[in-house]
Amino acid sequence: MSAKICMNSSCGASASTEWKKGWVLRSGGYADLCYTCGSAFENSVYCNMFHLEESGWRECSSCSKLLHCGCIASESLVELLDYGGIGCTSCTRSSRLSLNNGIASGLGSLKASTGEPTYIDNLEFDTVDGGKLAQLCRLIEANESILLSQSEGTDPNARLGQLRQEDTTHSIGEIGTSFFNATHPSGRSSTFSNPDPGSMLDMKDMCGSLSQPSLCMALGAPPGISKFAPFPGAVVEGKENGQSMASFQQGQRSRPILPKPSKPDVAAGSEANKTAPELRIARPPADGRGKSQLLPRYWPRITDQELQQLSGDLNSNIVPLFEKVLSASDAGRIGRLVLPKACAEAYFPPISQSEGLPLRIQDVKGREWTFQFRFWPNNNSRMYVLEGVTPCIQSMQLRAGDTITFSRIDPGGKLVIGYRKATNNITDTQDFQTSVLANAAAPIDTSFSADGDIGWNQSENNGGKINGDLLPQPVGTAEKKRTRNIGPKSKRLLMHSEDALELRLTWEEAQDLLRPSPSAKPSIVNIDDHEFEEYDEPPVFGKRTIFTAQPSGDQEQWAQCDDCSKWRKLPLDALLPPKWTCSENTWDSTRCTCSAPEEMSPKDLDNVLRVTKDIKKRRSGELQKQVHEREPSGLDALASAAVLGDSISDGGEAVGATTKHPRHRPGCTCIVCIQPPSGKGKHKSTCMCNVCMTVKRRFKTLMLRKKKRQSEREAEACQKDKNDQTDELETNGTSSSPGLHEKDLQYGGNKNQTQTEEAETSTGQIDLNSHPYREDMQLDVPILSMMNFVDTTNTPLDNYIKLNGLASVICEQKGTLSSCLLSKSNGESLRRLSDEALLASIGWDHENKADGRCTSNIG
DNA sequence: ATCGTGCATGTCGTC
DNA sequence: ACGACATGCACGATA
Repeated sequence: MSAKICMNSSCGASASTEWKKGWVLRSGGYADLCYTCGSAFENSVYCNMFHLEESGWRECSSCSKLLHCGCIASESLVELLDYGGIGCTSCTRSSRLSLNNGIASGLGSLKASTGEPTYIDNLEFDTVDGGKLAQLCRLIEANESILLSQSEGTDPNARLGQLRQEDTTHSIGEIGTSFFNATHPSGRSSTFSNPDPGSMLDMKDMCGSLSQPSLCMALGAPPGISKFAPFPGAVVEGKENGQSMASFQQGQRSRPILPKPSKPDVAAGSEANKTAPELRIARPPADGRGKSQLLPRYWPRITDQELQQLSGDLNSNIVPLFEKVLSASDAGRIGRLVLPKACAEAYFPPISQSEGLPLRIQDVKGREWTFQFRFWPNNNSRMYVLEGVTPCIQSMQLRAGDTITFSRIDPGGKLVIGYRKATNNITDTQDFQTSVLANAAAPIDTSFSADGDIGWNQSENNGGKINGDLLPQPVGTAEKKRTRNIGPKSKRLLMHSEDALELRLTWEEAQDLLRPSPSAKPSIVNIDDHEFEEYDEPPVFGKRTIFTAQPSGDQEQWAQCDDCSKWRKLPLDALLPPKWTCSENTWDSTRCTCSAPEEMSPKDLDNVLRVTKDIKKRRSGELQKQVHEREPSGLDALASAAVLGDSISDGGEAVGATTKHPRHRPGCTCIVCIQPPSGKGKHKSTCMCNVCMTVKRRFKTLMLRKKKRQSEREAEACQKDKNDQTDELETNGTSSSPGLHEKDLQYGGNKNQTQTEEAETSTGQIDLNSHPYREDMQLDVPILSMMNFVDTTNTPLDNYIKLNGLASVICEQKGTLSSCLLSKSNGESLRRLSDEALLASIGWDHENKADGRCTSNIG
């Protein structure tokens, strides 16, 4: 035996490795085509699943019938088996039925359904030991947990329901091996004739297929037989041998799809069964011939109500197949809708050529759209697309985030294409409209032409149209909020500003939940005599609580137990971990268990929650307002906002912020230039993140400190001035003499400072190149006074330096001196303090502030 | 220059 | 690690 290699040299796929994905049967008959590229294989020799006869016919390894794909009259129709093989429909069906019946009845009464011995019968009672069977049961239960719940009550032997679902995933390989070992000796079905070691995975798939028919029956059952139960299963099981089974004769795919329900889906389904029939639940899709499992995110989420309405009004059966949330690409101009691979292979006609098949759509208005269903080779796989969908999507006014749904009506195998507009609330009744997707003009394989699965008789009577009256009009819903129920892979979808705002609020709320990491020990940093806590480790999220105010004015804090959802009162200063339960309520021993009643009455609780919601709404409104206002961006905006706030608080005029930093040079490493903390753009002035809040807080503190110091010095200067005047009057009485008196210098410095800060406040200008601590140095070091003196007396500086032995001081302060001279010459303030640089140095360069260095522009 | 087509690639979810 | 898929991009066709 030799492996078949794809003749397409650029593909080179091996039949042996590609087999499990399923080869494509050429529509005309017999040849195997490369799954990846659709080219013919070079040799037709090797197959580990069945014999390929020289004539091109295949022989069922179970019953030895000659098989082909069913496109022409045949001895027996062929089915592509879900675990990667081929068999005639009769024997594969019987084996599937046996399995299915056994499973659906909890493996307790296997003979009842078929009336004849089955492999499962043998397997269960003769071959397989209890342990293996239990494992099999667990495995199957993963897909059948809900279905089986109904049989649990009536069948005391039903073991599946007693098994925990979390046990279902382990030992799959073992189960598969055991299962095949057990079944293969019987040699009675091609389904189990494969000793291929790779069948372990196949076994898992098979279990999915085993469970599927029950679902199909449920969906296809006539109205009134609980066909709308999310996971009906056993209730309609009895029909499998009758009419419904007949429906599988042609339409049934060998690889029905039933993915493992994701947790939310399962939960939703369970919940729907109990209390919320209108809940939008994910329905395991109808039968299909997928090569892999259909992910729950593609499960149709039509509500019972909608389905009932549709089916009831139309007196038809609708088989929801799958749905997809439109991506930006899907809804874009290109007009290509990327189809989930599994869905395309399960429910759309098989295509072997990349060109694919044309599909015609008829919408509710009677218009017909033509899609091209095709694929591209992609990473040794395929990527399925529907081309030419733009007109259809536009006519339905769909946008990224909306959901497009595919269903099928029977008989006739017509496809139904519908959509839902994305809305705010996932539980809202969403717009739902369905149009009929007529079968393709091109010949469709048995999955579509099948008359068997489920009937939708009235649709045929209606000529494939749906009565528009029963469906809400989607027009005008474009303005609705979107993206709330966007699927898990929606991160690239367009986001509207409202949604961004919502996220923003969420982010702000998240700030409230931030707590220091439990293991983190803060280091105390002293800035301007103020202590700040610095953490090396990032903060963690705590549990969200709400605060209420009593009429007496007392505040209370409430938190909800993660287990029982009851609200418990907490001390005001309590900080809870992200997960918190009643048992951790150390403050109230009477309510430290979930069984303890809630302290708040339901009415009060409702009021409190409503008020909380209102507050959030108001915050949302306010923020939205701010969003509409022109905002400076970046940390400069933040700093400007801080300055602005300062100015406002001083009664000064608000100064518009600049988004540029004209004083920055290329290569500047100041915080403004190098730091977008989020990595994605600069923070806005309204940003409430920890970083910005810290910066703002520190800035405010420093500004207050600065003002306080300033007023103190002014007062001191005034006092000294008075004293000087008094002294001078007492001595010579010549107060105007420009001598070298130190007090004069000091006075001059302070005066300059005052002018500087006035200018600062009035203009909002900030010198980003200034040393944040320069202010203090300028205030305290005589050099500034000296400069004032130099300016005042016109005495050569060098002379003065030599005279006073201040060379060393000059060296150290040379930069400042130059700056002073320059500023003086411009008639501007000497010491225009850079508020931003100040922020930067104190807020962002903690490691440097101790020694007074600044990463900004000093140096 | 624009558009359409086909493929490549990066991201992300799942196994 | 692998596969699915969203999207970017090159290239040819067409206006």
